[in-house]
Amino acid sequence: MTDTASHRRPTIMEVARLAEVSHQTVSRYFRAPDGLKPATKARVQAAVDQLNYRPNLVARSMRTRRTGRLAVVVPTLAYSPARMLAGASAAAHAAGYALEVLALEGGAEERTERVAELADSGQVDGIVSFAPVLASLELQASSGTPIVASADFDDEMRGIGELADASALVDLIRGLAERGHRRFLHITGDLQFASARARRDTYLETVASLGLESTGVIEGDWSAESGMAAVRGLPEHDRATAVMAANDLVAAGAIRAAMDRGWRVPDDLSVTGWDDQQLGRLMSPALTSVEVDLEGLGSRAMTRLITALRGERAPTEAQQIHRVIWRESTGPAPD
Amino acid sequence: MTDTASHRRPTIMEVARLAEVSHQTVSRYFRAPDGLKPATKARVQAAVDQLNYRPNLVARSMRTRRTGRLAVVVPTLAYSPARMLAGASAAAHAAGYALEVLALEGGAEERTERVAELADSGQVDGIVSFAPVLASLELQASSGTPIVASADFDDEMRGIGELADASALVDLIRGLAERGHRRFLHITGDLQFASARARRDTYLETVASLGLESTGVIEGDWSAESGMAAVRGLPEHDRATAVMAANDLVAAGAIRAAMDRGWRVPDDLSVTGWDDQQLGRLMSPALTSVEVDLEGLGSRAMTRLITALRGERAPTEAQQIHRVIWRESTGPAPD
DNA sequence: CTTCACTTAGTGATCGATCACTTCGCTGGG
DNA sequence: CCCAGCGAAGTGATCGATCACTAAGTGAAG
Repeated sequence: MTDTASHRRPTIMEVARLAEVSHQTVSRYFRAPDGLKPATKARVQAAVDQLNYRPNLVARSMRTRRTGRLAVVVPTLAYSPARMLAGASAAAHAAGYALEVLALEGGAEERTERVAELADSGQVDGIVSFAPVLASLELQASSGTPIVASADFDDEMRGIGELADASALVDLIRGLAERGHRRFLHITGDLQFASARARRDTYLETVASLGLESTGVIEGDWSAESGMAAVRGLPEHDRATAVMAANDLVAAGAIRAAMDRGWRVPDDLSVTGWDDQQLGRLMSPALTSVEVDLEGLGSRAMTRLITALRGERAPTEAQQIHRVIWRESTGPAPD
Repeated sequence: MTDTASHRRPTIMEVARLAEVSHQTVSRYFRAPDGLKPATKARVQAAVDQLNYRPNLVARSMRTRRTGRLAVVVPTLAYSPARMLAGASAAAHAAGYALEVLALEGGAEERTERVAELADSGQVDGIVSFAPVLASLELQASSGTPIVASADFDDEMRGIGELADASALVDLIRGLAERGHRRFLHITGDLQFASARARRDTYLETVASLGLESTGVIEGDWSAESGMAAVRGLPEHDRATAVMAANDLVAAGAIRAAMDRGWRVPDDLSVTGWDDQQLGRLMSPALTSVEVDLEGLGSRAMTRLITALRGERAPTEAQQIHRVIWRESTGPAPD
């Protein structure tokens, strides 16, 4: 608290004056300290400590045209899976970047516009978008700022792209068929979402290709209520023996409604979810679900950006991000 | 794509040259367009459009010493409740700021150091920290950057401060007492967490002050397993009739274990959780829990920062952020 | 003793905007 | 007819760092 006089932060010039060196020497002290004579270094060191000087990163960015910061864009923080950000954050950190998370509300056009602004603002070196942006933007180096649009999410943070890969549904159906099930029912998520559509389509294709029977596809909206409504509307007899719900919440609603009707799960009806939420495994019956590797997803998107920044071209190897976890809500088909 | 020659972004000078005005006029065009003659404005407009010019925000920040960006610091993204960030984001957005979310790993000292760096870097105008930083830092205007440390979380993103307010536990116990319960049990969270300690302490005080009986406090770790273990270890007779778990996961584990022992919930045993997770209300029995207003928490912290930035002094009115939601896992005490 | 290479430190330009101040051009009153 | 008054636009300095060059010092080789 010796610097009562100046309220402002010290600059490189003031440090230089105090250390009796040139400002360039102070700059060198921070960027390549090994090039200084020990005696000079010590003088600068002392001055820096005395003034509690820290370089102004904005000024540095301006000169170097680099910021050391990356941005992640997510549609809205209300839905954003923290686990995915965690993966992205770790990858960025490992590469020496600070990570900025930006939540952009609004639709694809609006978001694209704001991502473009961010890219052109010079405030970040690169951007990963987990929200879809219009394709024209990606790789468009108008500003030179690389943008990796990991089109894994549509507007409401539901999966498209990698996340919309519904192939785990094939495993689910196959597994149920092995347990004797022949008649299936699918309760969808909100069909505005690519992932909901992908699951529905995969469901229909798989049931058909395995020679099984679909007793129907009921449109839901990701909510527990939609799952309950779907099961309440089922006929008492000649119904499906296995219900594939679009996510855990829908599945939980379906189970609840089934129990309300006096049906036992899984004895009378098998139910599957999707997302593998923590509480799902503790329900009675514990929920059979699909685990999603969100960390891996975030990490890979960030790695793609970083390799792009380095001018390398990354091999885009597909990876398994879904895994079926069988629990108590599925069992052998009733006779 | 007319500017094939220059790879770099256009500057204000190039726009000025094209529009045949001075660079200052272009600057005015962006900062106070009303002060320009319509004819001049149109010329600048045309030049800006043609070059697809956008101001370099780094350069602007450097001159104005303002960035229009705020930072939120969270301990690690793995735990961070998105809902709280959503509240903070909305408040910042409403005040015209862009929000940056920074996940800082490491303990309090390390984090304090990095927050200080961020504050001094000039890259943000203010910081809200949901991670505890050493108290010396808050309000310390070494760099003039206001820092609001919302000490609502300890290192692992569990509540302290506002969030650690465990008074909802009083409501829970009172409600159970009204339903005839006299003998209670508490399964704690990991006691390294301030919120876990607060709930334990509140539990003990309340039980005592209401003249009820605590049959014990079992140390857990927020996990379902710890809830299961606690209930497995209970005696068959003369046990508590109500179990207060530190969170929903522990409660779910406790219920599961109770059912394994043939105890009915809530007929033989009432169980309460905390957090009001989505799936909790769908379990059988649906979980009685405590809803936490994370959006409000985030929003208020951000509002505090913004009023600080404006040089005002905000009244710090306490607000209710917890609310008990009674569901099926609690009922009248058995005879 | 000179030369040369090499290390270390200094000088001034530069990044791209805004700010403070000056100048220009028009209008209307005395 | 002149000049004060005012709005619009221009000029040059500035923010705080780094970069490109230049200059000076050092030590070994010829």
